[in-house]
Amino acid sequence: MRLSSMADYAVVTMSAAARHCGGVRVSAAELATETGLPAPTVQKLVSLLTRGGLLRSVRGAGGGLQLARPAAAITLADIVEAVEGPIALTSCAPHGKHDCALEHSCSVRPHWAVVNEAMRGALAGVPLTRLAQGADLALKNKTDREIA
Amino acid sequence: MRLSSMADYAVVTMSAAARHCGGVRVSAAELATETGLPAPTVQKLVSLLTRGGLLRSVRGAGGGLQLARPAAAITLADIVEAVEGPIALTSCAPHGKHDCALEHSCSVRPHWAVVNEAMRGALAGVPLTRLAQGADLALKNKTDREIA
DNA sequence: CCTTAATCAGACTGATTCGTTCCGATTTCA
DNA sequence: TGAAATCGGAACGAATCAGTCTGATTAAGG
Repeated sequence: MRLSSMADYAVVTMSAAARHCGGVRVSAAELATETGLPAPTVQKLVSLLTRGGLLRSVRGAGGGLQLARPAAAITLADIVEAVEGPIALTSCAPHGKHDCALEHSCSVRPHWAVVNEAMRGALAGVPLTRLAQGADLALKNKTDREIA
Repeated sequence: MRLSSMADYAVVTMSAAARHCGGVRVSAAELATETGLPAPTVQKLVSLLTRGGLLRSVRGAGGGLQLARPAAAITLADIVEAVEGPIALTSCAPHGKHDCALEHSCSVRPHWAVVNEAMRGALAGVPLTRLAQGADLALKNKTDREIA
């Protein structure tokens, strides 16, 4: 019931990338210094996010990253799905895994789909623009003095 | 973003216990045979559920378990909270953990509270009565196997 | 056209948490 | 009083996750 640290960091990274909407290309190292996260971790995150279709990567010297879509079209659900796979509370829902010992007589399985949809809706209701807005407020008030 | 197996099994166990609403006392071993789960696992589950205040345990020979409250007053949120602790996607939300490297300049933290509340609402909207009802339907019809 | 340099992408290692199992303390019935 | 059956907590093993490293790819510069 608690998402992984990688997903949490991914949200922070995407929020930092959204701030560079004007700058066409942003390097992963730059995002690492801004967010304060370890550089290798950010590299792995941008790899997953690019593979998920949220970021567009430009390789080579002077390359970098940019949002594949407008920030308003990216939601929390997209980020979480890109890092942790499909949003499903149980592993039996997606394609009928037979790992469950209850097999066919599972009584609660029909209800998981409803809960999953409600949960995805809650995440999809928060666009990246709102998170970036919060970032601006935080940076405006606190004035980043501790990046270390 | 996917709850633990223990929480999943706890829901199944509670659903099975709700079916014995007429029977005052149900043993953990009986629940294990009904659900098909390992007996020690069910023992640990009932321990957690009793500690969480959802089940009332009666020790001694001929003892057993029974619901501490009516099935209508127990929701998915209660079960998940009893097994996995408070429902929070991030560990920083509840009481300001300082483990996060971002510390106080975290931009997305203010928004997690809203998402957490929405998620808890989605879980709280499913009472145990509906799950027990689904159990009856599943045993009676067993038609809908493919929901995805 | 070649070299250089900077970038992303995938594979490996270590650690933490989760799931499972076992044994002891407690309580009631015969 | 004896004994059986129950819950409760503690220990072991396995799996997943977080973090790190090295290699392949690409664009710019000489």
